[in-house]
Amino acid sequence: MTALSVEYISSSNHQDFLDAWEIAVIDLFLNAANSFGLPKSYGQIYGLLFCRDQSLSMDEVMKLLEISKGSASQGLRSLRQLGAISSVFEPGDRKERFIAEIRLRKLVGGFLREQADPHLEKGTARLKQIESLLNILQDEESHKRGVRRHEILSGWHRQMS
Amino acid sequence: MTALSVEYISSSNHQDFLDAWEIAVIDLFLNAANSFGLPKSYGQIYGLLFCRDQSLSMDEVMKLLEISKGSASQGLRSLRQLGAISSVFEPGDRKERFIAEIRLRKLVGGFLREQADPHLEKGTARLKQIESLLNILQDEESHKRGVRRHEILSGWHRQMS
DNA sequence: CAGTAGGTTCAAAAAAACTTGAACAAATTA
DNA sequence: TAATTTGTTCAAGTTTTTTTGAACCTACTG
Repeated sequence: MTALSVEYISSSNHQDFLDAWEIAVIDLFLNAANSFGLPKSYGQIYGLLFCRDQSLSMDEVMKLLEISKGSASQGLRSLRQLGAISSVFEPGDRKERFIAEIRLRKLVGGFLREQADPHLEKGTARLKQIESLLNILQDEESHKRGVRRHEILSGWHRQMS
Repeated sequence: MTALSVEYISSSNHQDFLDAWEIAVIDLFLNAANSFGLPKSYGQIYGLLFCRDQSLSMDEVMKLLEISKGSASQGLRSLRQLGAISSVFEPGDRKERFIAEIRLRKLVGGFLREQADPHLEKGTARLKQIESLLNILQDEESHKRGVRRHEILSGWHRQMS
């Protein structure tokens, strides 16, 4: 099988090195990921797929970015879960291959769904907790103050949903 | 001076301990800060000020939250820079005192101004860099691909501004 | 069925981020 | 001017997050 696959790989139009501009793009996404609170490797992986027309396998991602199997596996899985990349199976190939989602709306949407939504839900729970703590409270002044704050937070919570 | 100041502090209506509901609110902001990519101590400080009607000094913040001088100093400075808190000087008092900005619009606006804006500017620079790398490039195919990607990124950049 | 390719997991190592506290200013005050 | 108050800075310590790589699955393939 080796001979065939080598021929297949070498005959495919995947570039097995990074152009200078690709390195710059990857670095751009690395920094972006960072400031969105995502691991840098996620940014690199997305950036690489963003650059390519062809889908890439986990193996190719590992080699091109010089990252470990673990990082590649976890990064690809999480990015797919965020909707930032999707996977395809070329017929007759057991490998899973990946491509970047390029539509900004989908990217942002997926990110918000995964990150903001859970926070809003936890927020609801927190507000209830604060409410119950207020009911226990004896001190009149503090209680009034707490109720005002609770109202403000509830207002914010509404506006964000 | 000591006697006077002790009397002043004890006669002021600052609570020198945290109510249970305040602890819950502070924790809420701690988590929020965390998921906005800000240090947890910033969240705690903002949360504390958010709870209080009275302005607080750095000293009071340190003691109530049991954080170090360094954290308090840096946290208060950064939060003010973000527009999340503002400082007041009570007449006849050398200490700087702080209060929380409660208007959601101002909070979000300040955050975006400080966080997103710099990224957009860096983005402009990055795009130029990528462009220049593309001009150097010889390979025709890769060049075309790079130009397409540059266009996509430019489009995104425009949409975000 | 043994061997191999493709992928996942997770404990330990490495890197990054945050906090602390002591040293240092600046500005009052005695 | 010496002592004190208020606040900043930053190197070192601590904690948290991320990455690595070896062990481990699972599904093919010969």
